[in-house]
Amino acid sequence: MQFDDKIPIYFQIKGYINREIITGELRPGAQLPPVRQLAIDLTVNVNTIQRALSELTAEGVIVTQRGRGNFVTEDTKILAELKQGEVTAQLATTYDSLAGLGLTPAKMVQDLRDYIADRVAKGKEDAHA
Amino acid sequence: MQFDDKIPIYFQIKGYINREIITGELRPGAQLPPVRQLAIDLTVNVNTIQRALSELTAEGVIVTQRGRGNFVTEDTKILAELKQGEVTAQLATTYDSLAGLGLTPAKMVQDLRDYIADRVAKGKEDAHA
Amino acid sequence: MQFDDKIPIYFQIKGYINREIITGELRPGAQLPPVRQLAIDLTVNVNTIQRALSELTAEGVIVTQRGRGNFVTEDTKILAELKQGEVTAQLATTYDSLAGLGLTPAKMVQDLRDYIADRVAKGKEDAHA
Amino acid sequence: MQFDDKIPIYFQIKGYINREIITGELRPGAQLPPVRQLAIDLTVNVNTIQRALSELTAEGVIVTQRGRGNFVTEDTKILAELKQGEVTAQLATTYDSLAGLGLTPAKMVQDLRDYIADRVAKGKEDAHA
DNA sequence: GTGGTCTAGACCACA
DNA sequence: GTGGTCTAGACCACA
Repeated sequence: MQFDDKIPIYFQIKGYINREIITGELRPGAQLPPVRQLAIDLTVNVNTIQRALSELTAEGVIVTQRGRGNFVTEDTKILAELKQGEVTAQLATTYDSLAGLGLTPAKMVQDLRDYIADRVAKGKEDAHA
Repeated sequence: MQFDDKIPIYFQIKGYINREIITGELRPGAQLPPVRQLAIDLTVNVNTIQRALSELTAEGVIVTQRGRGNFVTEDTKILAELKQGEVTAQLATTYDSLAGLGLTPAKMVQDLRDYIADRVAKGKEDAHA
Repeated sequence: MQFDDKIPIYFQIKGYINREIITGELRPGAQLPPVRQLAIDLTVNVNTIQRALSELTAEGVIVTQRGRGNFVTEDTKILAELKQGEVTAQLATTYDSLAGLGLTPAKMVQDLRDYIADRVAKGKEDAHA
Repeated sequence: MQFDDKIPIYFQIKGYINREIITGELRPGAQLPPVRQLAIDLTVNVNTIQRALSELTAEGVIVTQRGRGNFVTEDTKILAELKQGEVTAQLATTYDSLAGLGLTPAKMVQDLRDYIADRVAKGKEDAHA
């Protein structure tokens, strides 16, 4: 994994694990690799992994069973909030960017619709090809 | 200006000038600063500025009048395409990101509407405060 | 400061700072000693102080101004909750203990009243002496 | 049994036996296990058991019948005082703690009432679940 | 085996 | 100056 050296590594690891969970690669209740294994895989120190996991535990996203390992929570409410949080963060970036280009909110929605229509049309062409 | 060292500097300068034009800080027909001045302001080599400008000229975004300087085009069609290109690039990023989170196109539009509604509501509160 | 080696030191430090705040020795907005000074005063490692402070920051009890120091929050709601949390924790211990001795809830309240009456009476005697 | 090494073991054994009596696990008139058995069960020296029992005998809580063994007293007054002593000790701790948090006596009683109300409400929910 | 805590010390970012 | 992050490594607790 590549780390952006302007953002704390533990923070990027949190995001990485969150994405794994949201995209379903780590399913609810699934066991995470041992911290020492994650440290090797991501080539960071065990303490850095621990920091990421301890914050995720505090947020309720993962649950630790001492002596057994770390597991993705099965609390659907937390998992739904996790996903919605990522969606909202992306939309905030989009909104700021488009507002910076001078678009009104109504225009943003319209342009997104148009973009999707184009892309879907193109996707179907590709599929037919 | 800060440059991201993973992307060619001339390319970033193109983006910078494009944004100045799209946001209206450089209006149609406006004269750009002399290349030597731009080089000093952005702390890059004159050749790097020249490369950015030559591509923008090739795209019709700026027009060079030999001996007089560089000017933003007054061709509204080109300017409109320039802006739409930036918008589309942003929407592509947004779409990929949200699709990666498992959202359907319809959900993307709905969530964007909701996000805007929330944000506008919040903005009004702030304005009243 | 004496630490109970059955409870994480960083956790005990959190409690210590919380008590300083609740009892008013650290007032809202007050600056905490630098982390390195706290580490010396409490004879623990700087990282251990950092862990306590980072959790307190996450809880909103203290606010960090990067490069300037750590300060007690001025958010009265958080401070009120902090105090109520300590009170509730003490009452939970009391309840469990008295319930274990076979007291009914009504009896607990009555005995507390009686105890306070006795103690206040005694305090007044002491004051008169 | 776990012993706190900051408090004399015989003293902790006294407390242990007192609690057994107060909670009714050792009823009035009941025979205690032989001292040698207690020594084995608690993994302490027989002399330590003897010291605890001799103090309890001096306090009238247990009665020794030479050649037959040790028995919990049937004197209800002593047993009532024993229990009340434990209750008072707990209330003293509670009072000191809450007074240290700045609560007035009236507030202590009110908060205890509130805490009990909450806890009873929660307990009923749990029972229904 | 698993995770949790702590230390010592380096180096960075902000003011 | 101030706090923040990370590493290397020791040692503990739980199962």
